[in-house]
Amino acid sequence: MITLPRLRNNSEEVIARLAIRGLDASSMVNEVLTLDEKVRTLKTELEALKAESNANAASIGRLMKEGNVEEANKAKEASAQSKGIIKNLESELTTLESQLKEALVVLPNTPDFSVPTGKNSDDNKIEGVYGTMPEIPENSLPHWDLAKKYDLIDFDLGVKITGAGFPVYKGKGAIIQRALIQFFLNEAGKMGYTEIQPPLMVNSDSAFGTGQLPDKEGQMYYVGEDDLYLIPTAEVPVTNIFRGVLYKSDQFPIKYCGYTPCFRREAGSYGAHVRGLNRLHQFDKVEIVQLVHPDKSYETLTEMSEYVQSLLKKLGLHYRVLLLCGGDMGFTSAKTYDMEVWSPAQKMWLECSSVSNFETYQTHRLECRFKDENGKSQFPHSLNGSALALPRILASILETYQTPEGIVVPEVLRPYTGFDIIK
RNA sequence: GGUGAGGUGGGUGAGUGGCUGAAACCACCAGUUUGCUAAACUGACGAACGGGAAACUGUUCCGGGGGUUCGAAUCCCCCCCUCACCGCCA
Repeated sequence: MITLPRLRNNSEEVIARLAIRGLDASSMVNEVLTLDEKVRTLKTELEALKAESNANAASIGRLMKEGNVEEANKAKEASAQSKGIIKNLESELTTLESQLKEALVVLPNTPDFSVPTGKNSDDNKIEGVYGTMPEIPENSLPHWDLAKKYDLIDFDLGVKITGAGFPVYKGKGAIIQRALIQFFLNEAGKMGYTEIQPPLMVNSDSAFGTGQLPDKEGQMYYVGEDDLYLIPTAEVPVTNIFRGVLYKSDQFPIKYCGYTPCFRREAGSYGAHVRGLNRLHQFDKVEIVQLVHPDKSYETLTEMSEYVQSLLKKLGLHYRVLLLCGGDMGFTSAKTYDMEVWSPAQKMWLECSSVSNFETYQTHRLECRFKDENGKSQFPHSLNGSALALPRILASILETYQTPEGIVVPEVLRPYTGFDIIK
């Protein structure tokens, strides 16, 4: 959530930044400011009344103690009168405050000024293309055919057991999944990330804290009986570790990583572009999360983006880095880099990581603060990134490393797989 | 699912209607002393929101919501959560 003091003091800047998303927020911002003004006026009025009534109640106590019952009873009558007025003002205030919150919560995060203006993915900026375009033979197969040929993934079986988008990994297919997870976790560990195994279901407070609610309600699987959501990413449970905590500035940076399955309803996506491993309802991902001092967050964003790229390099995959334009960024992000891996058989780029700086947007919702050097409490900045999402990486590996003899396992994975070729 | 106990400040924990935003202890912070460290002593020490140029000041908060009362951490009702034991169980 955007903080109120910021909206009061820098509303022009907030509007200018939101314009980067292609959003004209001026009327939304004005609504917030109008409501805020009303809330404050009413609050002042109400508090004065309450102060008076509190003082009165205290004096009744004194009079009773002194045995001055007559005076006390007079004061009681006066008190009873103001009670009704206070009650009315209070309910008015509650209404205004919830209106204010509703108006505030629908404002997305403000993009950093370095984010390109734009409406959709066409306006993203290509920051760089790395590795070499793999040359694969004419008769090369897309990953879903390779998965079938070598019996690595059974999509039909997943349909039988659960439904479309829930593949079954088998044999070496399962092992290479496990190898990737372990490789990613070990690499993150080397970089100082503490490994977390979080719950795979979260309550609505957590879903709100990271911004999945109310924005992406329909994208999460919901267990109504217990009022819990299946996590769409480890970001949700891991970032919620910070919820309601007051840190000290010398504790930063806090670095967590975690592997989890992720569950996404992906309502409304059908067709060829969701074929094979391209888009699933359940998939595996290793996530990295950091909580840092506000002065450091953009430095950290670069560091995290470079770390994610180092994984792609070690796997020997061809990839590119995009700086997302305002319109293509997530609701809660201030700046996002996407990494896309090349799928040589499909001849298309597949998003496999998204690294974002949320600035104070999440920490404000999470009520996560820290005491700065002057003892003032401030919101730290939170960041996260996929490092990495498995399915599209696997798709790219299968297609990139296919040979007439079989699929060659990238060298860095061999210690984890125990085999170097899939035949 | 059953029974019982309990949810108070960073932590432990006292507090059954006004003198309690809250004892005491611990931790943290500042200072004094000591050659350093440790120890001892002294002091400060919850948060959010509002008013004020500031000094300062007001309101709210003792799991959440509602009620009783002039006045609630304290009494009543509902809900949530935690713990223990039992039941079931990977």
